[in-house]
This record gives sequence, C-alpha cells and structure tokens, in this order.
Amino acid sequence: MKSNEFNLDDFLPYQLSVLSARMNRLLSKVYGEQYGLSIPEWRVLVHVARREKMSVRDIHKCVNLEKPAVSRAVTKLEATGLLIKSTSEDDHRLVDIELTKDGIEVLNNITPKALVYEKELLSSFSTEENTQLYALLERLHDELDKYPDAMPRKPRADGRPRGLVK
Amino acid sequence: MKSNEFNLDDFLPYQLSVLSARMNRLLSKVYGEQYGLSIPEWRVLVHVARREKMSVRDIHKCVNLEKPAVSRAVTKLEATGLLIKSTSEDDHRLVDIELTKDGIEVLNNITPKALVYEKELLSSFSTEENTQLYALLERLHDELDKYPDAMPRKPRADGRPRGLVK
DNA sequence: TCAATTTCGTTTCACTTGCAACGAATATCG
DNA sequence: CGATATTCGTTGCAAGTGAAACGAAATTGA
Repeated sequence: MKSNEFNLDDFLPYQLSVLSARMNRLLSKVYGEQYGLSIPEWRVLVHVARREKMSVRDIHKCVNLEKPAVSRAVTKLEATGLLIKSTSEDDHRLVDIELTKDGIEVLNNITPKALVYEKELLSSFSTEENTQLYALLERLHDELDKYPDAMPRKPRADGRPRGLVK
Repeated sequence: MKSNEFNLDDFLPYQLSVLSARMNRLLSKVYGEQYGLSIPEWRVLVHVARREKMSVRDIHKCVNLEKPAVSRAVTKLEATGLLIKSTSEDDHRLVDIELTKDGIEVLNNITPKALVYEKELLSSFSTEENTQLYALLERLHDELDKYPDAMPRKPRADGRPRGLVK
C-alpha cells in the first residue's frame, strides 16, 4: 500500500481512540455536570467504594491511573468532602482512604446514570453481539499483553479471571 | 445494582479508554521513537498525504483534532521540514499545506510499520471476527451520533460511506 | 543495632490540551 | 460601495498529564 492511500478511518488505533474520546466526552456529562468530577476522580471513587479502606497504591494498581493522578484525585475528593484520608496505623507510609456518607451518596446517584448511558449505547446490540464485543476487546487486550511497550494491564478489581461475561 | 458492586472492569467506556490508551502507547513507538512525531502530528501527516494541498480547516474537519492542535502540529512539522505552509492565492485566510519530499519519505517509512502493528494485534482474528469488530465499533459510533454531547464524528477522508469493510 | 535499600505518597516541572479570544481576510447585505 | 458578520488560523491561558525527584517510613541484612 502506498502511504498516500493509507486511510486513517480504517486504522484500528485511530478508530478506538476517537470512539473512546467521544464516549468519555458523553459520560463526562454524568461525572462532571452535577458534581464536577473528572474521570480520574470518578475512577477513584468507584474503586474505593469496593472496600472499607484502600490505599493510594491499591487504587493505582487497579484503575489504570498514574500514581500522581490518584494522589491528586484523592486530595481533591477529600477537599470536596467525598472521602477521608488518614495515615494507616499499621504502616505510616500508607494512607487509608474511606468514602464519606456524601461520597457514597454521590456515587449512588451517579452510577445508575452512567449505567443507563452504557445500556443505551448498547441498546441496539443483541445479547450475542454484546458478548462478542467484550470478547473481541478482551482479545485485543490479550494481544497487547504481549508487547512490553504497551503499558501493562491492571488486574480486575474483583479478582475474577478476565474474559468471563458479566 | 448497589454502587459498591459496580465494577469498572466491566464498564464499556472504561474498557475502551484503557484499550485505546494502551494501543496509542504501543504505537507511539512507531510514530515517536524514530522521528519524534506525536499522535496529532502523525494524523496530520497522514491526512495531508492524501491530496496535493490541504488547509488547516480541511485537516481539522477530518482527523478529530481541535483547530489549535492542527495548527500547532502543522507548525512543528514545518519546523522539522516535513511540510511547507504557504498562504493560498485564492483566499488569503487559507493556508496551503504540502508535504515535502522528506515528509513523504518519513511517511513511507512509518506507515508500513504502523500497519504491521495493526495486523499483529489482529493476527488472532479470523476474517469474520475482524469484520465484526469494525462493525460493532461502527455501531457504537452510530449510537453516539444520537447524542449531541458526544462530539460529532468527522466524515471519512475518502468520502466513502461508512461501515463498509475495507 | 544501624546503615543501605525499598516503598509510599506527594511535589515539581516540562509538556500537552481545550477553550476562548483575537487579528486578518473574506462574504453578506443594505 | 460600505458597514456588519463570518471564516480562518494563531495565540494565550488555565487545567490536566507523565516522568522523575523527593522526604518520610519501613524493610533488609550485615
């Protein structure tokens, strides 16, 4: 193929990049419009909700955010009163992060809306197509795992093996 | 679903976001390592290669980059000697952008490598799966088109209708 | 026990991005 | 024509991001 025939529109990384950007843009309405949350903040919030206490490191290991990004998100969320930081008693280097009542409430408000959007986007998909989509994306992740240059993938938060459908 | 059961790992926007980030990271090796190109620069370069002359606006309309991003990318690419800017004779507001010989050569060098990566990532996919993947992503785009808040999608550079497989 | 190393979270810095504003050039319409 | 509005590309600015450096705390190993 001569390079002047190369078409960005058929190039998978470009497709995914644009699709992801559009989806994030749409969902930032849910995260941001009402509570002013950024995507990193939303990820942190969601992840912390899984357990009583959680360290920055735990979050970093799970939600594909850089350590500084997590640190900043946590700081901001504390300022907004959605969570509380305290140094761990066992290990004074660690920070225990815990959602406040407000944090839980905000999350309970946002999460259903986010799921509605996801559902709407997939509304034209049959059950099989839905399964296929996740399976195909999973396969791409698997391929990327072979390249050390593609940043390594984080383990599932719930510890379950990957690739199973919901 | 209670929000503390919500799992980011099964949330489509998150999945896509991470996948796209990983893929971009991997490909930045191709774009950047040898010639120091950023993704915006790569997109501009690829798009300009399609025609003799091209304005900033044309590029902006096609490659999902903000106008300032295109402008900066073009400026930098001119500094590197990969393209030439000149004010259009017909309309002095427009900038004619043209690849230099070097620009074409760089592109001829990079493009095949990018395609190899794409191919490798899809190497485990059957023809049908490949088709399915593109079709499903296309459908997601179609759904997003219904929401004005998701940034509108740009037309295909080659003017062909969407959704046809390569 | 104590020095060297490692880990954790934060901070700093250079860089990129998105949005609004701007000047220059053209188009529109009385 | 001539005033107003629009379009094009650039620039300024505030916010976000990634990588490296840093101090504090813990672990290791002589």
